[in-house]
Amino acid sequence: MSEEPGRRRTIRDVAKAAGVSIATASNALNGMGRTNAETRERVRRIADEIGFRPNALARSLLTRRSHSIGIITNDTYGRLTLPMSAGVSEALVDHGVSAFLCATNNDPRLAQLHLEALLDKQVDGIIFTATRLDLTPPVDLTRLPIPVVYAFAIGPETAPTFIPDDAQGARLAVRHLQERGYRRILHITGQEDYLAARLRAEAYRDLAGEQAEVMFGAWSEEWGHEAVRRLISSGRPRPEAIFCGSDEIARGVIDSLRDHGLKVPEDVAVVGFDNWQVVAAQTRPPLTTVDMELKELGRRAGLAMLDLTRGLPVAPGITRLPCSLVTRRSCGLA
Amino acid sequence: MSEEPGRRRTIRDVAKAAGVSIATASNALNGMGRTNAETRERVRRIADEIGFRPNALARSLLTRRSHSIGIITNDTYGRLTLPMSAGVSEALVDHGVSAFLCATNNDPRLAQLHLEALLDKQVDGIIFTATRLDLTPPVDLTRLPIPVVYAFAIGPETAPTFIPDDAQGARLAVRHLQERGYRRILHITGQEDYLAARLRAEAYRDLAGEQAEVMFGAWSEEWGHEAVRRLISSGRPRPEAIFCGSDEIARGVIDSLRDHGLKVPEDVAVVGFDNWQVVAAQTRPPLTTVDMELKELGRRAGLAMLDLTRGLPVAPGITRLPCSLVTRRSCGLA
DNA sequence: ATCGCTTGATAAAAGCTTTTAGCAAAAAAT
DNA sequence: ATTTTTTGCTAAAAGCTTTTATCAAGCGAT
Repeated sequence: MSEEPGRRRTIRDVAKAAGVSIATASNALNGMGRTNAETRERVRRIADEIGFRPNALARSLLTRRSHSIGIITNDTYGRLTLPMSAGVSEALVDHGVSAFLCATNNDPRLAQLHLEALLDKQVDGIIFTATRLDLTPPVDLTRLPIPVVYAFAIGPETAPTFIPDDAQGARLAVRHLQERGYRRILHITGQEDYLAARLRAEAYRDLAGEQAEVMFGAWSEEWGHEAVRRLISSGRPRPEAIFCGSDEIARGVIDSLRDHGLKVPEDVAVVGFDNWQVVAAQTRPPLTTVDMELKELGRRAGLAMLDLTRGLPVAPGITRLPCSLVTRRSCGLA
Repeated sequence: MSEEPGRRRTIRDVAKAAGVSIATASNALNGMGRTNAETRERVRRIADEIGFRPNALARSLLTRRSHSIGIITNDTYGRLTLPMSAGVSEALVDHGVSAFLCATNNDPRLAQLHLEALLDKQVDGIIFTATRLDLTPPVDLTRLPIPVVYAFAIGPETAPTFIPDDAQGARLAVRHLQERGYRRILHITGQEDYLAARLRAEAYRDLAGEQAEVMFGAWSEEWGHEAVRRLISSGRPRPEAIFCGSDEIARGVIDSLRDHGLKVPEDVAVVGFDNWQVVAAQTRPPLTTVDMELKELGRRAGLAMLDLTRGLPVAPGITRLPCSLVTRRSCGLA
């Protein structure tokens, strides 16, 4: 009864088993053309029985849509990329679209290699993702015959770009502190040449008023220690709260405050940025922090890509997606 | 001169421009059949000039090799998966093979969806990856018509499986401590129902002798604190060194030791496991720890997959890849 | 002059699907 | 009873490449 069990069933097999032509089989399965309801059912039942699944390669060759896209990232570490990729996949998988993940490590040769492989495979589009907003792709993506979407990276003005709303996130943090009565708020953050650092600092300055003070440094725990050390030794009046540019910095700050005999949040409240679980949940006390909603960001980028590949219009330029605040105990929540 | 600039050049275009048949063009480009050296050069030059790149879909349809594989992971967080994926890609990209990344979040429905999409796209193989060794895939991978390789997850005996050599890694850590003169060594690790925890503990017991003592708990910083607290309050003689089952635990241990007025490494030396940069480099003092070489592990899995898709023999069963020790200051290195 | 061999090239098939154009029969309209 | 429309189905083309089988021409050997 069964022939070579290794071979995948093709539409020919379905057609033969149903006693119809290939065209009819195809029509019946796809609901196209004019097909007798009875025939349609029979074909579908048989296709199901013999386990027929259409060969996506053959289909793509004809329809010019491969139902696959490429994600190019400079990240090999994963903290940002994987949640975003998961979001992208989530948006796409229900439409049968899969994503190639290309980790370039920011190496132009590698990036070029990946890009060529993607184009050869006729991907429907490319999503570029980075570990910092103001990073240019290691390979030119502006002259491609397919749409390009930027996620957590700023592309050319004509390309749809999705980034977290850093300013809004910063305001969320500062307002939260202010609403709880903290007045003199300090901002300790990372390198000033990072766009995200500048955006957050600016938003902070707008709300913190006269006493605003920003300490730029590194994106590390160590900088958190160092900043607190400087603060204490400066002899200036102690701030009531500190808004940190990352959870790592916040962790350094909290640890250092404790070392100096200051209690969080009783003496100084602290807010972080990233909601990086392993860090935020393990500080003592656990850290109130801003979540950039990376998975949702990836999902939005995925949906935009979906529209683009269908020829639907997608707004070009930057879309800033709202951050959320995750409250834990470092600002005095019960 | 140029026709519709949007269209990708096909081999027809090459053939026409070179004044030869499609078959000759193909032969010339692939170095097959009998071709005049002169013709071959001309065809190649022209193909280069008009920017011809073969359509991988069409080629795959015929050759039955799609030059793409799927990576199925349960991780949406990335710490383990992304380094491994990067390793896989690295092994494959030079051979024109790309990898679909499917984050299943351990959800069977999602996994099934991803798997079907992969099979429809005729991937040449699948690599299954998990966040813990003893995790079974959320979807049956044993009856697939394509090879399956397991990386950081234990598959059926017939499948090539690559995992870190946890026992060897643990021995590396314990020996390092012993060589530096530390005798009474304690082991604080994660949940006992994790295979990795048991393997490491067993290797530790073999070397630590009479005084071996294992404290199983959670894979968290908090457990590190708790364990030290118990240790101190038990009033037993203090160990000279502590070998921790993860960097997070080590971090908790180090912080807690400091809180109790004990200096690392002067009073107690500490070794971690994972070499998770953000944690290990930021402990005070920086942490000596075992690196599982995840990228290399991914690379090996990728190479195995490459061989399998070429029909070359690949040893089935478990291959344990060596861990390395990264020495920092928590064991008294200058 | 005929035969056999080598060389260089080509037509056509195959891989699997979707879609267009068209055909025959049944149904409806004149 | 004849013409038109509708219905249900099919042959064939198209998408792009690789490969098999074939062909024509050139050349040395008989």
